[in-house]
Amino acid sequence: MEAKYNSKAVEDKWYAHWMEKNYFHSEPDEREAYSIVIPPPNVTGILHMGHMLNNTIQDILIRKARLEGKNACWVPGTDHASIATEAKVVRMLREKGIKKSDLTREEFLEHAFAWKDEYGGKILNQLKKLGASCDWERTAFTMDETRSEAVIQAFVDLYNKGKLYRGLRMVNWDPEAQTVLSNEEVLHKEETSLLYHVKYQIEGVNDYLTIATTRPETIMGDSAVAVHPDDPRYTHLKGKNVIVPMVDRVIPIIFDDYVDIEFGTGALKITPAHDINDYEIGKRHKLEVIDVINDDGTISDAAKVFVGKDRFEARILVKIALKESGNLVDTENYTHSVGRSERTNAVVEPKLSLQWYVNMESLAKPALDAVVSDEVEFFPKNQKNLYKHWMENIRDWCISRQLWWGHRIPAWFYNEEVYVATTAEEALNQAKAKTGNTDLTIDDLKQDEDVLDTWFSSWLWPISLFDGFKSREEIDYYYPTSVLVTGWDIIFLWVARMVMAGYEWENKRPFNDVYFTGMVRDKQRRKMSKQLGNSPDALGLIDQYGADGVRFGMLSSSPAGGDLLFEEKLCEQGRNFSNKLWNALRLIEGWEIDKSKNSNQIDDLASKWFDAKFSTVIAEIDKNYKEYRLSEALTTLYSFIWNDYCSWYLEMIKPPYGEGIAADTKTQAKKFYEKICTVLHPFMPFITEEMWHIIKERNEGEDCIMSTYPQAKYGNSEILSQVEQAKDVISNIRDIRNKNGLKMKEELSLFAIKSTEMEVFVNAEGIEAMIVKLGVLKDITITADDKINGVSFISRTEQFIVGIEQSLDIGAEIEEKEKELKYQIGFVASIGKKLSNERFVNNAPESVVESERKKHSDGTARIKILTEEIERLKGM
RNA sequence: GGGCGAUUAGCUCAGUUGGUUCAGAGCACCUGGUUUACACCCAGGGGGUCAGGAGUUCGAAUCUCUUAUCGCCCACCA
Repeated sequence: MEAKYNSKAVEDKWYAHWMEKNYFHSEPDEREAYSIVIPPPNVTGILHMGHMLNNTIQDILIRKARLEGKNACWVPGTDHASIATEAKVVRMLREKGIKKSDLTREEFLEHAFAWKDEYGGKILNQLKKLGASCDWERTAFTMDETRSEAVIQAFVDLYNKGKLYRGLRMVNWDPEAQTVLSNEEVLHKEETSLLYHVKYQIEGVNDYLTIATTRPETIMGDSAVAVHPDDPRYTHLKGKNVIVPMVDRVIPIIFDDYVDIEFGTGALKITPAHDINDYEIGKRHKLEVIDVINDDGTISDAAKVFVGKDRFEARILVKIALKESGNLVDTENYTHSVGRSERTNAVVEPKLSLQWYVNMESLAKPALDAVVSDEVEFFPKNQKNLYKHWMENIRDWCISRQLWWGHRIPAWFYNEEVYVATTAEEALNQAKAKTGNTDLTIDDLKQDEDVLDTWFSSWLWPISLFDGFKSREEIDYYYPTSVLVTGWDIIFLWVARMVMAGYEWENKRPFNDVYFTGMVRDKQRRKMSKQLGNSPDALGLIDQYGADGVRFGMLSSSPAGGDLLFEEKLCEQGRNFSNKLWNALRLIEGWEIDKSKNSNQIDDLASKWFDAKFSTVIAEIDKNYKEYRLSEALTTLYSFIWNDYCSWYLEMIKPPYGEGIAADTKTQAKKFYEKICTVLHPFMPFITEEMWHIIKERNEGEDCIMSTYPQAKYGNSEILSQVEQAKDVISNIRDIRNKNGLKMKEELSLFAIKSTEMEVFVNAEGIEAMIVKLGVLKDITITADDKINGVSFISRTEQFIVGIEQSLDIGAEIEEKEKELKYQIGFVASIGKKLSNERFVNNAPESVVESERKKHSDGTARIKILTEEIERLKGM
């Protein structure tokens, strides 16, 4: 075996082996199902740290379930990511000199599919490097046939139930992608821009009314100027008009209590086409809607001036024009919230538009109840509030998008009538029935040009992956899925909607639990991004530290819901751990068996102790799993393996230099290690598989990935307690050596001060030998003689003295013991006070009182020992 | 503007229904150690008025109130 573990040499080998054995594939059977659906990454995406974290967690859970003998099924797939992918394709085409507007829908889609075929799904292959044990035979795509059918079915079903409608409303328009966006796709951020004070001449009077606006380029679309009805400054303007600068249009002054008297001059320009509030006011006052901005963000013909200029260029041009005409009073810096498109970062334009909406209110009710009652349980819990708040204030979901890459809306128009159906033929039949015209052909119908919001396919994911709209077999077995692992940032976009879809179509929750991961950030808490260059190359990390090392790094510091501040150092720790594991294996494997030997007292004691300890650790890890405290489970395991197994157990049973080991002892050590491999496997699948194969005396065809996860059982608490004290004694001896500059190899004598407890402890099977071995002692003498030249220490309530040759610094020793004594006296006094307090004794649980009594008597015993020890030292 | 959450060692975080006069890890730091698995290591060590204040309680990092700082979400203020 190599001295250093080489991850590169083994990882690909085992992944291929698992694939070959088809371990990841699952079909319904009589076992309990454990299913997870992957949050589908963008089809053109590449693996980044967020994916690594998220998918490592899913893999851990699925592997654990598999080891427990469940039917584990993790379904992978990708999302067509309508707007994001279309934007990428458009950019790619532009670089080739092709404009989207020059292409037909069919031509564009051809390009898009070609792009998808070339770049799509790369990310899934990258997940394999990470060790993801997905059922690749089930790999799905949100636009594949089954998923597309589900989308159409869902749309038609909602329409037939009256939960879907077309409406003319103010929407969020992305002028760059030239599509409408849902509220959830608009990100609001504080930005500083200018607030322009512009004066409008009052018609027929040589006087002006000054308004404040952040959007002077919409002045051409003004339909009125509004003031508050109770504003004394403007009561005289009732019935008057003002003249819009630049275009000289006459518009009324209206009175509406929406206006805030305090703000600016108390006068507000009303542009119903470009502001949601202005639109509402416009409706109340029956104002004209003048749309001065085109879909691409340029100024429209209706504006009459600056036609064709981009809206931001126009803003500057308007400013200049207003300045020249003397209408610009002044400008000031102004910080306000600006909405930008999540995907293109373009400033969103409010726009009046006819779109398809899902009526959410009826869908929200069961979905809200499910989470409030923990039928769908959130980890961590605090995300419930966020969810609840959103659900209680839910608004209708705009689902149509003016894009080509996506599911085309199954709605056909004929004579102003809309026919919603799963196929054009059905729509035609509907149209024939409705109009009575049996001569209609498909060509007479015109299908809606728009596609559906990406999330309209995503919200069906847990259902559509198991073909819930067509076949019952799989969905009845795998649904509800066991857990969803995703980031909290898409709780509304995705999680909430999946819950709604689950109840709408399956009448059941889509998943039992939701584990929200945090965001992966860098050490300065910045989001990982390409621009900042702070996003490590995921595959490079795997190459450098091994997939196991990286998985360790991702997990060792990522509590559910909390952000993960990623540093490479974490992966380094993972790699070091791999190395530690590897070397422990080398040690065991390297032991020569000495046939003349049987396991000795220490070996037997060590085995019993370690077995007991293992049980408590498994129980603890199980508990951590149940609460999705994976990071803690891993930390527990790490420290158990490193400290208890390597530093203590192996040292206990290690044969003296040059000697062989008893066959039983070696076998036992290997059995423990084999079990460790299984328990650690979900976290570090590759190295555990490799080591398991080296150490396990196995039947042909067995693998760690399919081994049996151990059950927690009760450990022998007496042995546990004895060995823990022995460890304490050994640590004390080492400490004294260290402080007194004694060599580690030098054998010392240990004196144990005679008492009944001491005799029981030291004479317990194997204890003395163990202390002698690990403490590197000549011997242990139980004695009543207290005139020994040495340094004393107390373990629990027993006193020991480490005999040393050189003379002691008695003054320093006394000082230390006195300090310790003072502390113990205070300690005992404080507990004594507590115990003499009736309210404590009466109110505190019996177990607490009992443990306080024990502490009190132990403390008293230590005081006695210390007092005598100080006397003894003084007498030396 | 409304809501939620955080504040514990130099750094990142645990601390699970309130129960020690040792508040735990990892990293970092300090001391000593290497022919006998591992320097990607071993044996030890220092370091914290649990953000400040007040309260409830026999007992508070943990519960309540308050102040401060930070973070996040939601919302149509020009």
